[in-house]
Amino acid sequence: MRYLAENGVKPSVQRVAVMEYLLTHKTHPTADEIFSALYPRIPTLSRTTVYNTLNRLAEQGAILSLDIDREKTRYDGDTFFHGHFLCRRCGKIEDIPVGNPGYVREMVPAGTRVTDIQLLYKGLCAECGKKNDN
Amino acid sequence: MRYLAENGVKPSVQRVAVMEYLLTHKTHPTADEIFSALYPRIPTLSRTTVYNTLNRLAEQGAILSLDIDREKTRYDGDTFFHGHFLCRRCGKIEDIPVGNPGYVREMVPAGTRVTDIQLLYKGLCAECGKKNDN
DNA sequence: CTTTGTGCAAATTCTTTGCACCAAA
DNA sequence: TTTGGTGCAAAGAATTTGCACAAAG
Repeated sequence: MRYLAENGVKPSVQRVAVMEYLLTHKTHPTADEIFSALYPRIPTLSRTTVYNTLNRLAEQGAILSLDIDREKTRYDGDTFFHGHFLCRRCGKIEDIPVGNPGYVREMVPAGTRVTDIQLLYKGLCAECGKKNDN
Repeated sequence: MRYLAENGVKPSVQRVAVMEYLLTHKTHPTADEIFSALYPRIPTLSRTTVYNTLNRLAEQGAILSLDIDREKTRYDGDTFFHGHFLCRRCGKIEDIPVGNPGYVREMVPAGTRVTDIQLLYKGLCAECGKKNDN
């Protein structure tokens, strides 16, 4: 798979499957969700390998590791800069387009090397906002 | 303490101490750091109470709960909107001023209620960037 | 009295680590 | 044969929860 080789990660059945999953599912899945989705097709797969792979891919910049959900890391195969909204009620994550990503880099102190920028929003999504069942 | 009452949190020795700590320490401390700092002065203090208090204060908007550090939640007594930079090497968090916070609210979908926005930067701080000891 | 806060101990849960086995070059 | 990947089981660690006791009004 070229996506992997391009990012200095040697392909393997497991790694390709994880990367492929992230490229085809825009749901910002957790490591466990990815594991559960792939396990039926790759019955020998282990959570450890999924974690290893995700860490590796994120280090190489092939995917994004999102900190928006305190409980578990979410992953995103789309590395183009954009924001994320987390609904506190249903847990859904939505992409938030960002007009001009440039503003965001201007304010860091000289000498600082930035490798990762995240723009996070939390609150209630439109659907959950209408519901009244506290 | 007025900061607490203003935010609908009944004052208590423990709560005042936590809030006070956050207002006087701009280090974005963890729950455990706050606990360890206050414990000598309040020997009956428990971690549970610190966690309870921090959750309460954050819910009420009296303090910020930061997701920048995956391992543990950091807290900030300064609720004025600003970004945060985390050095991956030394772990320090620096405040990043933000020119125009407005841009940030413009892109959320209609109907979405946003209660929390975080602008996170990660990388190497100026000092750590110079060091060569891998 | 009744409601709310505190604190101990135990539980929960995501993620990492140690180690043995397997695969590829 | 040497290097790196995989996977199981166990460890690690931040945070939450259940529950009993204390405090406040």
